[in-house]
Amino acid sequence: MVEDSWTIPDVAVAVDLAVLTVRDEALQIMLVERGIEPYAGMLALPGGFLFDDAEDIDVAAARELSEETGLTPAVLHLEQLRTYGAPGRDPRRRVISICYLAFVPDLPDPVAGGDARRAAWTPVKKALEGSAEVAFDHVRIIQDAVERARSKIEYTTLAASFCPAEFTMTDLRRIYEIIWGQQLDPRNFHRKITSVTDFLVPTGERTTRYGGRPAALYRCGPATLLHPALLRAR
Amino acid sequence: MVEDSWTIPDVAVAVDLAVLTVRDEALQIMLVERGIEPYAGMLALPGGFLFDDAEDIDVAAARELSEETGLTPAVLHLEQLRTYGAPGRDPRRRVISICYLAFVPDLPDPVAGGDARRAAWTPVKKALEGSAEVAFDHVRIIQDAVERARSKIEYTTLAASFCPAEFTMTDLRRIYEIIWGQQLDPRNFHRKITSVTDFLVPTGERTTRYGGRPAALYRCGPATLLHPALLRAR
DNA sequence: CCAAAAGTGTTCACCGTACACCCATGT
DNA sequence: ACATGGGTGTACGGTGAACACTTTTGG
Repeated sequence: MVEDSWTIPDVAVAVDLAVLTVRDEALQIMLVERGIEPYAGMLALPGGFLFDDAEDIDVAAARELSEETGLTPAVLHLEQLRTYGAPGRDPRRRVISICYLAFVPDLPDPVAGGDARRAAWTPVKKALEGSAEVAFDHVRIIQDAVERARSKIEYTTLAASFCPAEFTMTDLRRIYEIIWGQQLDPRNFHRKITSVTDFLVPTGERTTRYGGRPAALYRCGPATLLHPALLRAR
Repeated sequence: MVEDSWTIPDVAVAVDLAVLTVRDEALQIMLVERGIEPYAGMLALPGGFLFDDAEDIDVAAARELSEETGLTPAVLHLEQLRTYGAPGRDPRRRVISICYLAFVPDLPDPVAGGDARRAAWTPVKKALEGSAEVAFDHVRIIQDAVERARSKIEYTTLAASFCPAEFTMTDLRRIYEIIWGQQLDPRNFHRKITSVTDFLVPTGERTTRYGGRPAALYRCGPATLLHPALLRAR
């Protein structure tokens, strides 16, 4: 860190969120419709400029997430993704955007923001293939978020943060299949997951919602890392 | 991104570097001695406030790296590490620091900075164990940098960026051993590395600098990812 | 009874580890 | 000759992929 503070230009710092969920058999991302120029009417990541001069950026991200989802941030997974600072990414002025990645379960309600803005789920496929109009450099950010999610669930238990409190082995497998875009063998998947100590804790309950033999229900255990890792085919 | 630009507080944006090298059988990090308060006389990561209003943050980091090392940034590995923005991390004012991680070979000369500041190599062990006085929250940043380096060389060819242009298999193995802090079997290491296509290209030359049978010299090939990964023991 | 989903057991190929062994140099 | 480091061959144990097979429900 250098001492020439006299050269500091006028830079705005924003905290943006890439909130992912699995919904309707697809990986979806939370986007808000912009009300004003630039990019009015287009979709953008939820977020805002750094609010309080004494607020930690991690805390600011958690607050935003809570506002947008209506959920308490404690239970949700939130991690810093990357910072984007290309000049011209916002046509109004220089904006440095610190982006966070969050995984949330399929929420019962599509969520109305804490303030009046509308937040809605958009399939990642639509956002990336251009059939949804995405503002700023947010397509690039969504790409990075998805890639991070894909690799993160390989070696952590975070796939379970896309599931409700109780879920079946098949629920969890579907999460993997949807995020990775590939089929997994249900039998080998079952064995691999149960071999990870403290990942899934059986509740004793069973459900028969998919027809066929009833499946055991699980809750998340204390494990956070997958040993051994569950690798996707490349 | 939200529209209420009227709440933007006065925030300074810094770009800092965690430059790692392997030198004297140890992982070392480039630190500069601070000339002024706060933390005058203590060591800190090289870096500076965002210089040019039209300069990309990635470019700013590359420029800093070039200034500090005297090397052209093109050949060096440089990636964004994380952004640190806790309030109070700089006692003077709110500073958001975007940190970059660089891997450089053991430079012939300990490097005098582009401007007059002195940059020097400090063993990471000293910086982390407190026998070197490190300013701000930079100990935490160094921890993150080292952990990133340790895991990065597991699945990429980046360990070679710590080596000079031509190197032996043993040179490369020493890099791994020093960064991971564990011994590796030279014979299995040799076979694993040579089995990765396009990683190492033999120059045809041999060296006998360590005594014993002369070792083949290699250059880096075009490969960037290790398939299969080279995992450290845990 | 049959379909469908859950869950178990078994086979087989491959990969990492450990280590015996041979090669090529300096002294 | 022998010490030193470079490099190859091989045996063995563990893991992942594939898949046959059994279990438990609904229709």
